[in-house]
Amino acid sequence: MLIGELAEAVGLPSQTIRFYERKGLMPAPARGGNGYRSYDDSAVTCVKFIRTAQAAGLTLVQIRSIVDLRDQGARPCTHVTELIEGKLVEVRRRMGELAALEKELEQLRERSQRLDPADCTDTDICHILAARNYKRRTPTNGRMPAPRTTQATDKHPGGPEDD
Amino acid sequence: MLIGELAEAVGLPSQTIRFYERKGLMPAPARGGNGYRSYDDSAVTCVKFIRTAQAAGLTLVQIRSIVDLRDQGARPCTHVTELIEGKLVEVRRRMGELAALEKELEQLRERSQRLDPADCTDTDICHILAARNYKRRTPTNGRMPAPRTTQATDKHPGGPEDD
DNA sequence: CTAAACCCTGATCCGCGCTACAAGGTCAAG
DNA sequence: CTTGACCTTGTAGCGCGGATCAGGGTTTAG
Repeated sequence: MLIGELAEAVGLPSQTIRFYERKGLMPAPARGGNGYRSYDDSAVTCVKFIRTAQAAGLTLVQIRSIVDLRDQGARPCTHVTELIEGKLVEVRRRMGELAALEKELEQLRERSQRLDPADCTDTDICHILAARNYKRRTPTNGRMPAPRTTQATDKHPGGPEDD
Repeated sequence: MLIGELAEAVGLPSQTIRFYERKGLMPAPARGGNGYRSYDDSAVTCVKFIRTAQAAGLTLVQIRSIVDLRDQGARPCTHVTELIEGKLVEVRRRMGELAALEKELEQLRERSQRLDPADCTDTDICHILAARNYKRRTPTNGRMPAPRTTQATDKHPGGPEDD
């Protein structure tokens, strides 16, 4: 089976198969006399495994950790279960963040209906989003300001932020 | 007001201010005789606006579209409202995706409790994630893979490009 | 013989929002 | 004068999952 045939069998571009191979997600396949990759049926299973794991929200690095365990002869079940549970926690956290953002957007939408565009001054840029109650908060991105050697920034004017 | 003072006033690193300027989010400030940036109070408002808009989930490109309208002398209210409503739709869509992923993860977790690790064969990589009901679907990543219905060809016969 | 459709490797690019580094100029304190 | 904190510019890197290109080789059909 050539790479294009495998690609067609799983519905992905050939280059993605090569990409997975480079990333260590797929074993290096046999090669024909012309240097072409030659796959057997297990390659289809392998790609499908990768896509299923991706559909479960796992990153390629995490998926690689699974296949690496397999390659070492271990049964990755315990590790997979941990990954799944961790992902579940992550998904729920994100849903919470998005729910909060949804509320804020609903308030902004309501506010935009309440406010008169004629009152929107240049100094505000736009009064719908005007920063009257400015809170320094990450936009659902979960990003730390990072400990800097130069202190320059360690005063925040808003409230105390707790993530 | 020097850039470090502005940075401290809004609780961001100076570099971020310069970054916003490069991205066209902030107007180029006046310069002192030594070439130092010199800000007035409106710069504080401007940065706070940016952060508020970010907190509403807007991207920097979208925020720039707002300030560009302002620079052209227009009132961006209508555009802002559209952005907010679009973001609301997006957030809800993502929440739906995450809810579906949550269900799937719960099923996988349950399945992992049901299955005996001893049955996990090499051919499956791991039977918890074994791709029996393989569906080609984006891993709820919020990333649209571009409507490529072309299957698996390396070269694809140039489609219509926009942008 | 030529063109098209495959295949190969390696490198570079994308969006996102910064962050960090390099290599210098400026300014106030000691 | 020296030190150190500030300022300037430009450039490169991060993580993610590929996409795209450059520059070739191989195979098949006409």
